[in-house]
Amino acid sequence: MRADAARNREKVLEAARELFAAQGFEVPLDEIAARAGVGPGTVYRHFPTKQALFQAVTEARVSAMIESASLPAEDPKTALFAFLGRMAEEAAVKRDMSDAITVTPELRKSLHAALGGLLRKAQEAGQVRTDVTATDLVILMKGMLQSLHEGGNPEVLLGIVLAGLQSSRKP
Amino acid sequence: MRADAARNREKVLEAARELFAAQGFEVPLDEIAARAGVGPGTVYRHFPTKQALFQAVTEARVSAMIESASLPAEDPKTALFAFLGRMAEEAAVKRDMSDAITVTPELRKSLHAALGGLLRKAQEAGQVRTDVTATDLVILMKGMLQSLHEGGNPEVLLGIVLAGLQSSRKP
DNA sequence: GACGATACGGAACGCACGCCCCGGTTGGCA
DNA sequence: TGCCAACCGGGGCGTGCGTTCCGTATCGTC
Repeated sequence: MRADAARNREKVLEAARELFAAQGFEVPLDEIAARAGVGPGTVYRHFPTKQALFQAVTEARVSAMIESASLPAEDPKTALFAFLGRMAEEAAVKRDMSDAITVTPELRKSLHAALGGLLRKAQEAGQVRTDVTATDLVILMKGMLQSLHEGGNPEVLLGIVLAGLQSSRKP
Repeated sequence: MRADAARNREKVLEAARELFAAQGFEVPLDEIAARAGVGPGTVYRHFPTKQALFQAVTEARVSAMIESASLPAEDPKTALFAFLGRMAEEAAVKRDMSDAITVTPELRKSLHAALGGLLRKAQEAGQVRTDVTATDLVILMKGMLQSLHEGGNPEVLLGIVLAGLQSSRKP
């Protein structure tokens, strides 16, 4: 690969990181190109589609977070809650976190699997209500993460969800 | 107003009701026109903008729901929870419910006020955690209502939120 | 230093959508 | 029944966006 090509690829990735984080997947690709100081054509020389660029930006970060699901914890509930906390923390600052769940199907599956594992153990330990499925949790978290971008207090919103998860029965 | 005009207006409203409920605000206006069996121009003869049509369709329904906030209940918590339950019930079937919060600012304000009143009373009665604001609740509910359209189990999701609201402290 | 391959930039295309305009049509009153 | 105003339909305009194309510039090699 030519030197300038590598440099431009990096500039595009850098611009995409900033803008996807700030505005989510919705940001126009031309804006990313402008910020990187290149033309839209150059972006497409390095990434076949806007989705591919988005994936290149988010994949590593999200995968790392998913792997953190297997970190040791004192009990299943703590493990699950810590993971959800990390998700909220990330999403509160970077807007692309919640979009990643929607845009990349495989990524959603990985998250589903990771959350499912944590959830099941917490439920078997009797620490989390048993009527929740992994699908429910992924969907609920996605909704909550989006709420964080509209001015909701992260601690309060997450606090409500976590507290709700460990209730055994409805009011 | 001419007879055929009134008839068309009603056909447009009917089509809009169905399509907004099924697909939300995002549905193209031309699709509504097609379903009503008229041209797009006819829609604009009766409603100055797409938003106005949306408002005409949702306003009454949402206002009625907001007024139901002052229904009598045995205690503040029950009143609040019943209201949230009605919101979830409606949103689970009609996709325009959650969009209405976003699209029409005045409507969001009304909802904010109604929820704020119910919330404050429940908090003063010590039945709901006090760190939640009305803004938090509107935002959280919007996120949750959207989650309902993605396959989340309505009872479970609402159950988590309600349970979370009445917890006094975090885990 | 010249040449070929590689990469660049931005103009242009296709598409979707909200919204407007106008020639033709229809309804209701005299 | 005839006439005019009201109304209709759909083609068209402007815009924004993802994507592609191509003439030009640049890199790296011989």
